[in-house]
Amino acid sequence: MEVSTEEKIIQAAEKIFVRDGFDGARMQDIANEAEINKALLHYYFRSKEKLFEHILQRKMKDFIPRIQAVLRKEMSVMDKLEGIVDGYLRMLSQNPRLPIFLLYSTYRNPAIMQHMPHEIFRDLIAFIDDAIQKKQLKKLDPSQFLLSLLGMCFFPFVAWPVASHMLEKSESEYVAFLKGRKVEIMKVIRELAYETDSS
Amino acid sequence: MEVSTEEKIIQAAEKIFVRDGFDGARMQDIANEAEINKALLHYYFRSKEKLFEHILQRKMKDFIPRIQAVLRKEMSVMDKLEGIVDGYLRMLSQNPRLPIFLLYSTYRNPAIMQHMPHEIFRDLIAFIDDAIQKKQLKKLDPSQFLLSLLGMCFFPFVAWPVASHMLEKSESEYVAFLKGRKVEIMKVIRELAYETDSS
DNA sequence: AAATAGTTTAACCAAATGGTTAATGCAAAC
DNA sequence: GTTTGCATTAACCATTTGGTTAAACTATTT
Repeated sequence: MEVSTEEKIIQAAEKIFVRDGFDGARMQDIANEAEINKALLHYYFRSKEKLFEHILQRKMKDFIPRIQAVLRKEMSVMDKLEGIVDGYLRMLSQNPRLPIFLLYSTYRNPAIMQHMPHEIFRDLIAFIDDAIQKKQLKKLDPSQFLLSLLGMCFFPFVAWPVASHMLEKSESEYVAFLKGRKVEIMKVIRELAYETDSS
Repeated sequence: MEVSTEEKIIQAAEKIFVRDGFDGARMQDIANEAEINKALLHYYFRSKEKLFEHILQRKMKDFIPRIQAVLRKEMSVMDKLEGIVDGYLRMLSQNPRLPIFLLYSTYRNPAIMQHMPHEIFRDLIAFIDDAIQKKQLKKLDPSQFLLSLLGMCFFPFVAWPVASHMLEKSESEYVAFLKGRKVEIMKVIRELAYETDSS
């Protein structure tokens, strides 16, 4: 299982950039992590900016979507919503630091969003809109509802250090707390449906 | 209206640190912003770390609380919840970049949370718990509900550049969108109450 | 007015950092 | 086996950056 130098660089850069951010990351640290000479970083990716942008695009692209699959399945509205929530929570549990990294990076340099496809949310909003039209969800603004949904999923991860401290939970307690997150989010969402869809 | 040098430094440091983060901020930029010599920064605050910590503590402390006031007032549960949501949304509208700065800073250095009082959420959770006991709110985990509430308020601000882009809204459209946020959050929260408390 | 003590500045410094370069290694092509 | 061209490295460079220092300024005290 030989790994190409380029791949080693990408792996290392992902780790260091996500951990330290663009300003905090050191090219030497990335080189060390990849176990290569620093000059190689510039050989494969011209500059720190270029390398960062590459990593950011990559991370951003496989972060947002992956829900489309759930939408296409033959399921009730509530099951689809549960699928979306579950999908996000799983991804977040595996990459707890990723969302704050992505969000902060776009704050520091909003221009990078320009290169991102901006239709990703359309399906999601169309699905919500459709559910409302069919009176399966109460009358809400679809975009607003989507942000509420995402906020409930993402916020406990984005605010990890603050939230765990304020809730007076240890690291492991907070992890356990997050495990119960799906059920609690779904309790809220079920209240927004016309029929209670109990299993 | 003479402003002390120390105050000028604090003002400038707040602006630069919130804009650029700890790693991105330059001491020279802060000095320029304060219109003073760079050495003065070290005269008043020993190091960049010290100055940063001072700013961070300050910002953090007047960010989280301010809700206690609402809790003490003689109001219905729903009105209190609306007061909390309204309080946060107002603050966020005036300081849209502050939450991502605070959250990211704690991620980069979780140790800074140790110096924060960690009882702030207690009143909030006690209030929610009480409302549930009195059957005014549906049966939910109070901590989980609090994070959902905060997530709905904070997330659209924390995720500003991503969200506005994904929702295909211009800057001004997104600002307008955020103005409608309170109503939408309250629609969700009202569904979590036993009696509909229409005015 | 001279001494004192706090404040402010210009000039300076050492370390760190992104980036370059010239030489070397190395495998495939000839 | 030697040439060719990419991959890799050690050494180096210019700039930036947080931080220091010694001198100058300012106002109050004596």
